[in-house]
Amino acid sequence: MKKYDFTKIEKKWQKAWQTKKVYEPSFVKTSAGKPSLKKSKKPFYNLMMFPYPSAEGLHVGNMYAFTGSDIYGRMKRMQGHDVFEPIGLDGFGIHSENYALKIGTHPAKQAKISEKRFYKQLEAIGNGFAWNERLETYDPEYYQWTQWVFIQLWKQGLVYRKKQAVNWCPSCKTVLADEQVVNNKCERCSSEVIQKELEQWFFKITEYAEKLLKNLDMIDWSEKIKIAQRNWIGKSEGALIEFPISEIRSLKSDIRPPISVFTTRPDTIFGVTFLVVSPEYAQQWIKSGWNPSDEIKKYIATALKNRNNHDEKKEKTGVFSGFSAINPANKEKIPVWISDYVLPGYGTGAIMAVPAHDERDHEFAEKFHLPVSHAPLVSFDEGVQKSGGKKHTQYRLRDWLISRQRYWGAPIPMIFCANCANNKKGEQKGMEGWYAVPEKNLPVKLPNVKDFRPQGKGESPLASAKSFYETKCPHCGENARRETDVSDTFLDSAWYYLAYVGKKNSKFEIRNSNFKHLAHKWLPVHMYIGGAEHSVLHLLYSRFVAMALHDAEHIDFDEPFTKFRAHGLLIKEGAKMSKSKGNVVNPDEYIKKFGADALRMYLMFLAPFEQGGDFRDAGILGVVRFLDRVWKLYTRISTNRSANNTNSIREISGQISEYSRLLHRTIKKVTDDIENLQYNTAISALMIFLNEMEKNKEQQDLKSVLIFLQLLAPFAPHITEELWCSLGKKSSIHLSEWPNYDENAIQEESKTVVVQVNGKHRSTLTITLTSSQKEIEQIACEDARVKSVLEGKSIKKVIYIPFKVINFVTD
RNA sequence: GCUCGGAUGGCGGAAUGGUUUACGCGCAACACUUAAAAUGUUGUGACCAUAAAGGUCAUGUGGGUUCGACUCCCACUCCGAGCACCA
Repeated sequence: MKKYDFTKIEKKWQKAWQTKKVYEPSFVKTSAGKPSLKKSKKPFYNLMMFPYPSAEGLHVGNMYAFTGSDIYGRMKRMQGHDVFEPIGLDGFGIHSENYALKIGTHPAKQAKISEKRFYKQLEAIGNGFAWNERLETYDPEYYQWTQWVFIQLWKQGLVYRKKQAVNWCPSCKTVLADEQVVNNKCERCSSEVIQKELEQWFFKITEYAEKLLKNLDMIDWSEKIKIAQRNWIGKSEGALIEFPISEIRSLKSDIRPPISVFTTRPDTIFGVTFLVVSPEYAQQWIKSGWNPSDEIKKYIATALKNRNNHDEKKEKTGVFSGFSAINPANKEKIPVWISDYVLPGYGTGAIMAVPAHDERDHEFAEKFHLPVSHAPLVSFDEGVQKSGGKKHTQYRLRDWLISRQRYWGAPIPMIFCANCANNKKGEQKGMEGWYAVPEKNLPVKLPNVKDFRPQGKGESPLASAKSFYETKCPHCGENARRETDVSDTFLDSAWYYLAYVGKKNSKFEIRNSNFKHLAHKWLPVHMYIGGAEHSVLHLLYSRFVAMALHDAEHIDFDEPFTKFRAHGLLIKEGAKMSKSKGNVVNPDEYIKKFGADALRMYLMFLAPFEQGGDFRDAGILGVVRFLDRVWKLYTRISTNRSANNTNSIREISGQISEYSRLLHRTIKKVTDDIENLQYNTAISALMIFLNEMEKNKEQQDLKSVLIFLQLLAPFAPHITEELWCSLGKKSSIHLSEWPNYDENAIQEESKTVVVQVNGKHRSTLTITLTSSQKEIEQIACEDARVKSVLEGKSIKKVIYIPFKVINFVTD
């Protein structure tokens, strides 16, 4: 008997699949011609979130996600779809750069090393990747399109520069988007984030807030991701109300506009007893000439400094501004306070305080002995009307801060011309002197600078590369300066699914008619699988960019991913995997020891895919044994193959054996479970069938073995291919037709009916489908156990659920 | 604090109104072996009991709906994830 040498078999098939282009989407349809996306008849874009090539190599968590996605794609392929399953590397960004810094290599050099390693590992897991279309975000061929996307947004007026307090990571020495700040810590390095006043590039994602929210109802996504996005967008319906300032005091008249507040409760307008402005708001007054007392100045300074100390629950602090405002609804004079419990950047940065109806206002009022008014509520509309306010919808979502003061990213393709700025010229209003790099001049290549370390002065290392930033103005031809910041790495990944479709001969094209034709055919993505950690990062940004490109008529859809499923988190022996704990599972090790098929199956068998799983070394033996038994199956079937060959399953004649019934049930179970990503129970069904095959050796025939192999193929692609081939099949099992089940063959001839007395299980009966309730009642009453329990009792009621349960209720 | 998950044998989990514990791990006994490993077979929720049966109790806790609840409803406890002074 041949030995199950998984290492040899897996390598052999991985190579053969590539040579024979088994996983190129149109392979099935075009017998002679070159595979191409164009020729496919039933496109199915099966996408998995591409990994960033970390230094540690492929994480088992990546493999978990990819295997789950691949299984789905493999079934779809066998069901006759042209499945496109591309892979690439999200290699730009702080993570890769920090690692290069740590080991003292240049990121570009390190990228090449990681790339090689990652592709080798990705090949070893046995996925049906379309290798020809792979991409790396740091490839200039790729990032010129990242820059192109930036320019398209710029052309639509969705890009602007603004000086404001932004999140700054002192360790990474760069700004961060709100979405990258977790518990006030840098998402990457966990350093405490501080606020810094800097001029930065922003994308107007807020302009799409309503659409981003509304479309969620139409897309088929994991509910928890939708909820996370809804919360992040944070829509509130309310009103803007203006409170005139009554006393002038030291506030100059030109900076004495009414204080505008946003409230969701205009119905409480008569209960307002004071106003509160944020320290940032008060700071603006000072900048415009207000000269308050030292106490106030001191409070503002401290509050701004401590803005991010979110430790423990803070007691409210604040200071009286010294002047008052008028409640427009009842003309009452109310004091204006300054407190950091009011946030800048949401609403107007000022609030009307209603201590009777708001806990936070109440706490503040109590602390500073301010009055609490129990004035009656009015209706929402009346409140708006009486206060002279206007209805307003407020979103929590803020614009996407896109610039980064780092080296390893796509340079922002913008040029600043001082001459044009002086002459008030430019491409966009309010952005005088700024020009997008002409599209024909893309890419703006990232120069190979020696010192790529972050500077920490709010500038990218590129600001020291004269040869990079010196350029001519595209408008007037004078000396001009390139933007030296690079874009957030989330821009690289916000459009990559387009790039796979637009790749041809190592170049990308997402603009011409050929691309449009392909995009129309292949997009939006049919199935997208990835981690829930990207709920409000990658997944929200990608949607925004798609909407913007759609509105610019570059693509004909505005939601990039029709269906999205978040997989669960893979943990190790009850704990999160982390480098510091030293419990990170290295897939290479397990593949070497048990084979990729075994590891794939084990990962999927752990628990429901969308729930996540707990990796325990001991458990893998179960699937290892299973695969060994599958291998032995072949030996058995091949030795008496000719004898068995004629003995096919009796599907047509009336008699259906239990064995064949189970086969059909297994086909149904596995098909349904894969469709619902319930891989653990699909595998269990396959195990049950194998157990049965071994018990019924005389019934086991070639046909049922082949069907079994087909059902197993998505999970264990190598061993099934090897056996399929050994059993005389010429073409790949992965291109074979997914088995169908016969609905009639699933029906049982007899059913098990549970007999209960007063809801307690007493006996079971095997009943033929022709039996009537009366007959069943009679048989049940004659059952010895039931009889003894019913002895001396009178039956009050009988509940019969056809072919499921019969329940006798007694007094 | 708010939102969303979750709690079932020694362990991962299965079952979504009708036989709780599928499948797998682990464990035990047996077979094979000089022996061990591997493999195979059988058993395996707890308690009581037995010659054989059998009985009672168990799905985080307490209550409810129902002939019948792991499943539906209410309250609570614990664990995990996300958001967090968003007016």
